[in-house]
Amino acid sequence: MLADVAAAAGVSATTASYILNGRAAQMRIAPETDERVRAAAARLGYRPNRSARSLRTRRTATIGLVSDQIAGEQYGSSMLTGASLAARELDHLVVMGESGGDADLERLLLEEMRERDVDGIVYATRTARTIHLPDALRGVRSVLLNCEDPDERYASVLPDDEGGGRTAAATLVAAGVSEVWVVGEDPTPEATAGPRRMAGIRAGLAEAGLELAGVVACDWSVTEGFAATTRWLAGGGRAEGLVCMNDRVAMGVYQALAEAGLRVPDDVSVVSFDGSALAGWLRPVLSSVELPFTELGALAVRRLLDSDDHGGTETVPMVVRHGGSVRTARDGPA
Amino acid sequence: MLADVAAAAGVSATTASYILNGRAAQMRIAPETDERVRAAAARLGYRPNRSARSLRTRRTATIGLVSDQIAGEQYGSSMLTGASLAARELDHLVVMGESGGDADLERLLLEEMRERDVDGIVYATRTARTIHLPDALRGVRSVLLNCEDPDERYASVLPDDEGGGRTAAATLVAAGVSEVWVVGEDPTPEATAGPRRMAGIRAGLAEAGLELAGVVACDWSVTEGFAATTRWLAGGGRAEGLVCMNDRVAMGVYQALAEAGLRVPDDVSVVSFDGSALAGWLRPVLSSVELPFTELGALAVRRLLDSDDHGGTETVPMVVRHGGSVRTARDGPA
DNA sequence: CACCACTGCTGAATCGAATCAGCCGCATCA
DNA sequence: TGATGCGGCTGATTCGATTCAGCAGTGGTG
Repeated sequence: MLADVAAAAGVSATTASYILNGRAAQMRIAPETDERVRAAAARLGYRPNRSARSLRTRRTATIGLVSDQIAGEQYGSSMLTGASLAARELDHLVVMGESGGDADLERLLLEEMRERDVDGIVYATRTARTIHLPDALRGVRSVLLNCEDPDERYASVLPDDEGGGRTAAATLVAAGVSEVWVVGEDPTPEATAGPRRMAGIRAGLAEAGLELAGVVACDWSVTEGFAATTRWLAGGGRAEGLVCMNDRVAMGVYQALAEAGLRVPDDVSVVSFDGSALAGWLRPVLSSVELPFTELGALAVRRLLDSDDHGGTETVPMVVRHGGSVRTARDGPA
Repeated sequence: MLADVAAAAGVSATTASYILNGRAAQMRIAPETDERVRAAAARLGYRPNRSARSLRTRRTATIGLVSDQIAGEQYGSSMLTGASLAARELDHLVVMGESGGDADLERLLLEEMRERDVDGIVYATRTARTIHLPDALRGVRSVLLNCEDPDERYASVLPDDEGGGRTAAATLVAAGVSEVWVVGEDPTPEATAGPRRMAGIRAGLAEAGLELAGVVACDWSVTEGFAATTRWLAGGGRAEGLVCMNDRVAMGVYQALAEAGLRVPDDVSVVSFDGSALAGWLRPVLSSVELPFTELGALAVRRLLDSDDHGGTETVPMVVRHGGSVRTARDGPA
């Protein structure tokens, strides 16, 4: 208790409080007294009671993070790691809640967090998409993570999917690939990653004077990627380079190509999005444009706790992690 | 504020408090008054201030979860989902912290949680193993998740790796496989999963009058699984059935078998541990003994909040998820 | 009629910090 | 010499709940 420290140092609790909160100078405390109090605090292992402090200050040094299901997700959960570490650096802790997409549970979680007077809430979604801001979030300082509300001017943190698309295209172009197909179509209407990546891919190709040769539509899963690619190949489909909408699709594509006797990268160059661990497990290692999940989570928290931040969408660049799935330029057709 | 509710209902804050805390009967409050107060609370949308409550009661309806890196982990992060949902069911919230294996950061996180008066702490590790209980955990109600301290009688929740080993063996035995090799050796001395699975496998085989034919040693990764299996095959290694220590090893094994022209399950039956999403992505789908991560997380929280729980290790069964990687019995050699 | 038990409720203290307003003593200045 | 200012500190209040101890009023009892 603060009172114990004060007693041990022979001062009032008021003085001890000022000193331990770094307001000694402002309060004209004698350096000698300052030191005496700090020494007492250290000796007694003083740790302020956060509940008491929060009751007065209305601040808890705790932030909330609510998501549909980023914890259970394969590797989007690194957003949690990033958020947790960034929070720690700014002397905060994270209370998390996962709604599983249940709107009632979500509201409940948000309310529980408000009751606990969290200093802010990060509202995250597993897949990048547009959302309708939950009412329970109104009036609370918050940052949207991996999602945005087009109707509101909320602070929002997203991966730069369009830039990622350009990078993917540029990676193939640099290898001398001139005929590029995309595998994977956006599965859900509100998801933003697909359209943005597509736009980036087209733009990247256009810069090289190329056009997208075609699209193999499928959901973003291994099985769908495999099935769609198999059908496409069976129908005579061929391409020098494939851009897969994520690593799982790419895995399905690998399987389909292998069954058709086509080799990566000799016959087909493959680039993908995600940069997940899976990319590193494939043979050859998949070149993939990485979703910077850890950084996204960290940035969301930093913006949340930065009182100078006044909203708007901020994107984090997506960088390609090179594997061996894209032929090197000199392997190209002469 | 409680005072507002009390005023609106024309009673004292004391009375309102008793009623809203369900102690009306005990305090002999008139049913009519009870109703009036509840109505007022509902009308005003009363939400108690948790900090104020915690200051008095020393309870926060919040638990801590500290881990080395379960959030960033591929699918161990479902422990978080399980913990979060179980906590919610028991009217608690979870504050999480990830130390990344840094002992100083871990201590800091544990102390921050104590300062916040959490009602208990779940201490989790990414991989099942024995640990030395952190000092900062002493004196705090806690449950170890996916780890245990052999020197202490702490409450601990673990997957039943030995049972899982038996199940893996039984799965192959049931398919008529009689020559079984294991791929993957325990990478680290303190990890418990490996030895326990091995013991289970041997026991399961013994029940069928069989012995383990051999072990292909390697770290638990795709690349190591591939490399070791490739070397083994090149050296003339053959087996009817392989038990892989996890799904990543199995993926490497698949790759090695494919390159050697061996087919799963026609030439080799494969069983694995983890039951991760990866198992479902492989072709054929990998039969894998599932690590019940969600249930482990939930159980840890339930035990933490169950004041009748007095410690000891509790294991959760591992169930096999059947894919197509084990030949069916009638395919067996006549 | 005094005493008691019981019903139904409330006043005041408490949890541990933060913080406003102000006090005391000494030096300075007119 | 008295007013003023400043350095250095503290008393008392506050945050919003929980909870102990106890107080009116009523009806029953001997």
